[in-house]
Amino acid sequence: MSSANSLAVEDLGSAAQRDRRKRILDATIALASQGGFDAVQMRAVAEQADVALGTLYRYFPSKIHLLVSALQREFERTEVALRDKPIEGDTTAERVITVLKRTTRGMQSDPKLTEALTRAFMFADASVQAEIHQVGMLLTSMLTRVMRPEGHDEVTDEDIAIAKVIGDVWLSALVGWVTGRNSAAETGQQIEVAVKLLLRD
Amino acid sequence: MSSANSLAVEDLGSAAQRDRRKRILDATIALASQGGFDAVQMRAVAEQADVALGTLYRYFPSKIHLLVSALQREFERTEVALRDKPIEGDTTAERVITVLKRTTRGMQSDPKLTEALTRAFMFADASVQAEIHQVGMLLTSMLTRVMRPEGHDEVTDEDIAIAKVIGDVWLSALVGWVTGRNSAAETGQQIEVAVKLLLRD
DNA sequence: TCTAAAATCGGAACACGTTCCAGTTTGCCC
DNA sequence: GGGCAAACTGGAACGTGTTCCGATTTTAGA
Repeated sequence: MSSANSLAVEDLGSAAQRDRRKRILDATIALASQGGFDAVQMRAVAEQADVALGTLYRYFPSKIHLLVSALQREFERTEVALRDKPIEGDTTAERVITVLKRTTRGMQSDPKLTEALTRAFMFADASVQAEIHQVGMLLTSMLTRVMRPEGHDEVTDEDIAIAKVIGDVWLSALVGWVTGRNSAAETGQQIEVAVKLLLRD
Repeated sequence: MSSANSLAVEDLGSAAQRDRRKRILDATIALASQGGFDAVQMRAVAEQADVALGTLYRYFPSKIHLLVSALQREFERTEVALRDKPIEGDTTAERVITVLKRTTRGMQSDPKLTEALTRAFMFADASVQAEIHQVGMLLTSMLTRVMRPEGHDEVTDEDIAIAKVIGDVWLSALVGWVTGRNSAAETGQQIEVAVKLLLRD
């Protein structure tokens, strides 16, 4: 444990290590953004991040871990950016749809990157459980916050259940779009229909 | 076109070709059932099906195509088996939950096979669109039939929308289970909650 | 039955994820 | 500053999906 704070959930190590980790994730995002999942080749990432292949594997034990970690970082950024934006819309359904569509549009503006990250997410097995869980929680909390803005009613179990279902649909829609089975418009439709069904009150 | 019926959607070719195709899919299922996605190795499939590697690729242009085609065959079997079983349950929600849980249980009884097929399904890109679409239609029609048993009301657009959302949740749940993030019980729960939310009338 | 085209075979070859290793550098403690 | 353990480097090596090719077999048509 190199940090003085032994309770920290994430121990990022020395400054040099943090820097390497950042360079690796930056290279990952850059390559993914440019060429998608297939372009994120471990040798290429290592070269672009200026580390040896073995070092890359020391930081991230597989390509999937690497991409899911990148996803996590991006998602945290998105969530923070969204956190202090006012949420327009009167009804719950309207607000949720607005936020989801905005987020989806953001992802669709960088299709290759989205493809790479989504694919990795879908392919991740139990060994990536921690990172995946993190992302799932982030999404659910993002949705419940939109559903029950500050000051309003308590977040109920049903709210959480609904948020999870919406998350599932969003994921399916995203996969459909990423794999070229649905258009962007269809993806938006799919989410909108689900939200309206789930939040009709 | 080797068939006299030029309108046939599927042209399966000569008897020898049908036989090879069947042997390949049988080998795929056997290997998947025994060792999951990773065990379905193209050389192993070719050997077990007693065809050359090049021939395997002539029939199925990639491992993903191969597995999705296997999924399609299995799913058709399941759907036919389900078709003439009486659907117990009074309310729509009950019937849907019963059927989905039964199907899910069936898949969970062969975890490795389910893992292999689900992974392939999630990873499939646009080049497998046809097969994927086929499977999606099968699932949706299965669900709407359960929702609106023969003789009852017409199947509405809303029914179809609901069926699609349920399908999305089912897929997400399945992926969660397959990748070891959810237990079998949680998977059942997840589906039940979604169905109850969507079919509360 | 004969022949040309298509299909199949056996196997080499290539790409990329992953592992491994010997040598070098870095960071830390005395 | 010296010594030691951990981290890093460069690169070889291996497994599996995929491609390719020359030789052989099967199929279909005249």
